[in-house]
Amino acid sequence: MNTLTERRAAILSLVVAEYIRTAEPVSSKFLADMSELSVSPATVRNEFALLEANGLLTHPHTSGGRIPTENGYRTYVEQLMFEEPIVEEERITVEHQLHQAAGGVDELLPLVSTILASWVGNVAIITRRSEKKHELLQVQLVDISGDTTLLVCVLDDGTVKKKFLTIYPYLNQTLLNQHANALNELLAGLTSLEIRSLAKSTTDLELLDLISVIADLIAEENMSENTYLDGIEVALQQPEFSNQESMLEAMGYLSIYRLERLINSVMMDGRGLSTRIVIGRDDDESISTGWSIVASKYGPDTSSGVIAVVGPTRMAYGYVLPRVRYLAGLITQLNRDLSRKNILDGSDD
Amino acid sequence: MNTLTERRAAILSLVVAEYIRTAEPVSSKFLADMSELSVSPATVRNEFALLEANGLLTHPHTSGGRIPTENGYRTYVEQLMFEEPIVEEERITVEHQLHQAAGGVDELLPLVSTILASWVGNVAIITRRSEKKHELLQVQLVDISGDTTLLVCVLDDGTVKKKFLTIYPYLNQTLLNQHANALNELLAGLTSLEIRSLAKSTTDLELLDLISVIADLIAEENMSENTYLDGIEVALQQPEFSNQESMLEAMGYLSIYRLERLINSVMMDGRGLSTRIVIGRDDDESISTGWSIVASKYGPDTSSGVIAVVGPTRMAYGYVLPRVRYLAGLITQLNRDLSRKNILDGSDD
DNA sequence: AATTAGCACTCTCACGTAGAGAGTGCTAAT
DNA sequence: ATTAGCACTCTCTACGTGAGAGTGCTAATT
Repeated sequence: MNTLTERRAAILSLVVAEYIRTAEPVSSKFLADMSELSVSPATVRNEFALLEANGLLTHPHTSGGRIPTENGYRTYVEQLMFEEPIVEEERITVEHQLHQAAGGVDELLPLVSTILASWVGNVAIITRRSEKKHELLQVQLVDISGDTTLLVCVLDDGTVKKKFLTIYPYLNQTLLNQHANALNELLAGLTSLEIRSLAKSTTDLELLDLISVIADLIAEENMSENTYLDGIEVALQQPEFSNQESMLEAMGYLSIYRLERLINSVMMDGRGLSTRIVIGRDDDESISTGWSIVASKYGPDTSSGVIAVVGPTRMAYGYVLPRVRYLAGLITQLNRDLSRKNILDGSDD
Repeated sequence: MNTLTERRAAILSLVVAEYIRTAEPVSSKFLADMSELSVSPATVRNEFALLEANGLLTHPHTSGGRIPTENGYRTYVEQLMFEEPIVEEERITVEHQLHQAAGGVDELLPLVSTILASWVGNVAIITRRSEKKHELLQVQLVDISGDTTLLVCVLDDGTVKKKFLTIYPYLNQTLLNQHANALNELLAGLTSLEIRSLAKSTTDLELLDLISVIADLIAEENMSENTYLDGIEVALQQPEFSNQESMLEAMGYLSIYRLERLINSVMMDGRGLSTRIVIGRDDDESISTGWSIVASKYGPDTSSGVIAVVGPTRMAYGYVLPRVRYLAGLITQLNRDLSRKNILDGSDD
């Protein structure tokens, strides 16, 4: 196995960058003509051959120029890539957009995903795990009809969860209010874990069922309800999806349910990295050949999740990565601001 | 202008049905070979020529068989079409699916749209207008953080609406509960219209702002929140969308926001018909050439809306129409059942 | 008068061929 | 170590060709 000399690295880097830009295989002549390398096409070809022997480049057919292999992309990302810094204009865009929406995270995250998707021209997805850590603020029981009661839970991040119940014997609204008051006194300010443990030691048999239901409801990861996806249309304009087959396949692949599981498993696999780039079918079996993910965790623990970009392996990693990281930091900051308010609460203003 | 003789009508009908089935132009020889018409291809060709002169058929190129024009489809639908009856198996499917989900309409309608889409292989969409008629069951005010309060309204169909508020001066949860109780006594059981008129005559200045906000919130048509769409993927498999361009164009056209406005305007334009089929760019400007809609109103007034199928003009109208009508009736029935429960309320069980 | 056989005509589609263009790998010269 | 030179491969396009399908028209038939 040959070493990656400086020139070889430069050539690899140029091939990857150019292929990402144009989606066309890169020829030796093209690279030789670029001012940065003052060598002839033949020399470039020799280097091509070595890079190909190392499994970093390949060519789809004999006379078509080179394209990176998945390993080529990985080497590029790990060692060679230039990260395109975020410009002032982009920061301003974000500020403007986010100042439009007041309120909880669940109104901000869709905006962020839309911004990211429009920046990178690929699918952007944000998952949120409000599980366990979130406190219950208030419970409400509402009589909908003779045998249907609606349970409404408001959490401290402003999300509302509801569930239809059938309660026997029938309780009218006055009785329901009494129950709700009792529940609120018992449970307000607790997390689902705390509620569950409280359920074990509770003596009030009448409320026991309800308490368990509430604990479950709060803990419940409503698949895709806390996940925001955008950019499918723009992603499908990539030349990778130029026929009906590949496009339909991509649409299937880009379903919110799949992606949600996918990026959660990518980030939560215990490596502890805050940012990951997964290119093609790496060691992770859940990612398909030809697809890449740039993902970053955001925090803090009280309201954490993953923000990610999903697209073909021919992705502008140097452009995507800083933006994913930037928005992850931004969401973290927003969350911190929100919970700080909660802490200061009555003492301020 | 020639009259539409019986044979001519039969030929038109066969061409439309066959083209819908295969998406291939239909030739004179094909029709002549069918047992139903015992005539030669030449005769069929003569009839073709007349139908074409009447603007009911056309041919994409000289030697490619005939396809229906938009007017051809319209004549077919209005006069000739055979409506494929719903079979027992389909009824059973619906029952099974709907028995899975208990609870409000907002859990049933997505299921219905999925069923319809899978039946017809096109986009199915259901809109719901819960506006005005719906009663407020309960209001809740929850202190989220120092300067943010969450307003939660539960309506009599089990839907929950929420809105972040900033209330000055700051009210703690105890005070908020008092306000909420006052509001509930005032507003429970009222519609948004009634609340709005009450707001005008109210003397309690402190609650006045809140009452208006609640009226607005209930009346608010949360675009696409009450609209359920399914079947985009299966619709895009139609041969009409066999290249990237047409597919992306179709995806843009099939956005939930556009379709929502589209089918509402199609049904609510005052013709009073409970079911409409709009084929191509008819007199209605909002529909694109090449697209058709089969739409039906459902009721009753308390929770009405439109269920529709959207797809290319080459649509199996005879199959789609009865199914749209059937499901519209079904939803109406479900709504009636739900509101009957509400009326009987405590008196039963 | 309606229908049909016959036939020339048109258009699409699949296929093969040819040539241009692009890019490579290898060898020999620098 | 680099490069010029050159034969080779592969793609892409254009072109031509022939088969096949379907039509429109005319004249014959019923």
